[in-house]
Amino acid sequence: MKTQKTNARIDLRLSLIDAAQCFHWVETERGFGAVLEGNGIWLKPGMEIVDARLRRYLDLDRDYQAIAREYEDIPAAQKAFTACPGLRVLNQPPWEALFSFILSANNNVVRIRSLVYAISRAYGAEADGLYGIPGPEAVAAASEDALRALGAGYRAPYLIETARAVCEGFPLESLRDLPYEEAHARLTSLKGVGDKVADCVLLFGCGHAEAFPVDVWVARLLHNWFGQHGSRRQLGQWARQRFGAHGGILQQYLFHAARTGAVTL
DNA sequence: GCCCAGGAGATGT
DNA sequence: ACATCTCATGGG
Repeated sequence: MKTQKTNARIDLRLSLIDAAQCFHWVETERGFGAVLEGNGIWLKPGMEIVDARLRRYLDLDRDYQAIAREYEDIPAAQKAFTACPGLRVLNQPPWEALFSFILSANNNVVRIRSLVYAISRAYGAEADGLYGIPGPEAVAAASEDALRALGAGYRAPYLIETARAVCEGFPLESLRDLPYEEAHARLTSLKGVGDKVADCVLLFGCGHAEAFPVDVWVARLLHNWFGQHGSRRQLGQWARQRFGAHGGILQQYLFHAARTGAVTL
């Protein structure tokens, strides 16, 4: 059956937990859980996924083999695609990606995850034993001291100020319809959003597959595997030029392959 | 104690 | 446009 074959192509733990595209999914004996559009969702490996919105969230209807073929002349890319079967680049709500990656700045994955959980438990809506990421209204109404007390640190005022901008009409939902450069420029006008966070929001939350986030790992692998050097901004410009419309998807495979040591730096 | 973590803002040049 | 410093916080 067609759907079963398609479902076999996602690795839930890899895509929802280990890849660090999002920080709010949990894994328990019930499976992989998160709140999606107000509803608690529990997924188990191998289960048939027919809901159109969920299929889109999990990017199940994109042909990843075709994307791997676009980069068949790049040995490191082929190794990364081979090393990470079932890795999919999520299509998250833009606010959730923005919320998560503002908190990710100069932070580590374990702390980001516990921080997203703490703020969600305090300000988000509960559904089926899970806490959703609070909406911009709830975050805008929070106090800086309260978010600091939950561990947000110096990111607390950034998160609040950006939440207020979204409440006051920042066109978050229309970023996917803008050209990459313009959408990126809009995002970096927000507090707590630099080049890297903007690219994560565009890639994971706005359908901009050409966005190529450059963090410490990606800067390192661009140097070691592609002979590139320079500032993060220069590396990002080179990568977008070199890798094109699906560079961000390639980036996720390279990032995860480097971070796990599946492909040695 | 130091260094790092999926960086960004402010400042000075 | 580029370099440097500071910003919370927990873990190695």
